[in-house]
Amino acid sequence: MDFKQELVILLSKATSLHSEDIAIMISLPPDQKMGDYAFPCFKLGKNPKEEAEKLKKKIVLPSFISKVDVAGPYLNFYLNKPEIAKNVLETILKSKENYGQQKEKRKILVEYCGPNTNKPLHLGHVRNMALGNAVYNLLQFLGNDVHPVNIINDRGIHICQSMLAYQKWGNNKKPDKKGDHFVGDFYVLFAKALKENPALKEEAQQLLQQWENKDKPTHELWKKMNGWVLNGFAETYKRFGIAFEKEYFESQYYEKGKDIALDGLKKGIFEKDETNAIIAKLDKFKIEDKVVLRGDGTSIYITQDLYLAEQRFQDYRFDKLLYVVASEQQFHFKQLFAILELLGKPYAKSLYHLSYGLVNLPTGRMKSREGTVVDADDILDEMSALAEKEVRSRYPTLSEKEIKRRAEFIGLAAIKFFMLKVDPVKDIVFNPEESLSFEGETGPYIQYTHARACSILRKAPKKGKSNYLALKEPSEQGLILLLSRFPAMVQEVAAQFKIQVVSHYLLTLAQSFNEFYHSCPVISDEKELMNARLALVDATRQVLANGLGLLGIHPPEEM
RNA sequence: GGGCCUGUAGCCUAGCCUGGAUAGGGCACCAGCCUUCUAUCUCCAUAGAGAAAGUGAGCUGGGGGUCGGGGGUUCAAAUCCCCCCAGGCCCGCCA
Repeated sequence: MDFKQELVILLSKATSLHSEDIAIMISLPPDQKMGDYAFPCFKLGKNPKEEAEKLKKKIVLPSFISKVDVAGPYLNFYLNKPEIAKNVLETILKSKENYGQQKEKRKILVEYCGPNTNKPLHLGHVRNMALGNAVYNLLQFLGNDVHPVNIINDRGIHICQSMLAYQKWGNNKKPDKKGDHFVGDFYVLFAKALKENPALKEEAQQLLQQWENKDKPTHELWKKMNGWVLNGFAETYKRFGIAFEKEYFESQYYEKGKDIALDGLKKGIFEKDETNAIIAKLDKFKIEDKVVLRGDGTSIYITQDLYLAEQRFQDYRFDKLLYVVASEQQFHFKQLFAILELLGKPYAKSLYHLSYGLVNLPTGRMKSREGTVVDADDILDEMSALAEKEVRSRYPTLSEKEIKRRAEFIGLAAIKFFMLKVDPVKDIVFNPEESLSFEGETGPYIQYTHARACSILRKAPKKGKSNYLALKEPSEQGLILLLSRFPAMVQEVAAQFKIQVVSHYLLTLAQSFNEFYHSCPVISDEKELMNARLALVDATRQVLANGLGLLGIHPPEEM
């Protein structure tokens, strides 16, 4: 039962306000002692205190509310805790992993990651993958038909640069390390050599020309090296716990957007300028015009994106397409969406750029030319190694395999949670000391809380009747209330992809549970109280697991 | 020059959409709890066992705040509007 919604219905009957407005007005009192929901009465009349008194008299209390208090201009509602305890806990234990799920039915495409095949994934991709995967999980949890897709930037001058370096200094050798790192080394090598020998730039340009002319040896080298890189990426995806249903390769359609540009020109939607380039006029959208096809007939970045949007629509007939791409490209997407709207594409309004801020280092922005880029794999290794040290010192007798297994899921939780606890729009600084911590507001803290709950349940499984009326402690009631709010929280997040709200909810829930853990002994001789508390532990465990699931974090039974 | 975004204690962050009661958290710092180890005690006798549940990645308390600055709207502003300041990203017929 959604208590807030019930309260809205109650208040809409007692006042002349619209139920949507009431829903927004209802808030949480600053202190638990002041009730569970508050209704400000300022809008009811000139004297809100009097209005509150009047309203109080008008309301007939339903069974889930035990008391209504006037506190100045506020009307505070106290939930009937024993009544809701049974309702909430039984609902959770019955719904299990479905608790909080909704019944949306949209078909949604989520595009994320978008790597280049000339070097390994870096810290920015880690944020992207964490966010993309979380959004994917969230939308699916809401009941949608969600398809995760990737875009592989597998052609272009940067790719040819690694290829050129390999041709020159690779001695035709095979990778002696993870393929993406192996190829990435040649990219770095190229950048270094370029400083000594500026002519290399031209050579790489020629190689790109050969590639575009479908020169056979060049294509073979390209295929071989891309294969190595993609194998490397696949390993990282697997480790990170993500998978794509479909991968779109730039090389396969980078020339195909031309028809869209020409067609737009024919229909008079686009214009030609004096250099013969095709231009989309965007003053209607109050943004700068955009070239969609060069004067020489070759396509540019946005040309292929036009094609790709169309292709995706043909492939999926989606109701919504999310592009999880860094904030640097905000302007690009603005133009892209505007152009598609000009073209009258029915799906133009269904496109959404889920933008996220950059991941910087304490020393500033990561720059591949200066070699300050932090590789995704390295950071995963580092997190895992730190966690391993911790696990080993706590449980030295565990098998080597088990230590590694735990270290891995703890390390992953730490890095993912670090990326997901802040608002995506904000740039973040990856400060190793703080980011690698396992204490405080971290993924491992939440995992630990989950493991603790599991541990109690192992020790004393619930048997027989529960007396929910016995759950009288403030820490118990606070916990129950929090659990009851999970579905509403999920719904709120979904509207604007505010993933950080899930993270903060989980922190609050974990904190609330740990408080309960310290103040209430669960295992006792009072069987019916014990069973009620065990139900509370189990319900908390379930909600923690459901929430962690949204973030793509493993909820461990032991750690 | 223009567009978009951000600015909340020493540091990091929630809240801003949808204005409401003392601005939530975390890190660090201080004071505790508790855990581990040591010590100690009890049982037992030459070697052990125990000292109260459920994993201390935990819990409790404390100090620390011009919500970037100024103006406006309002009974009420961190939240809405305007101006300014600082920082970031973007403004290629690059991707």
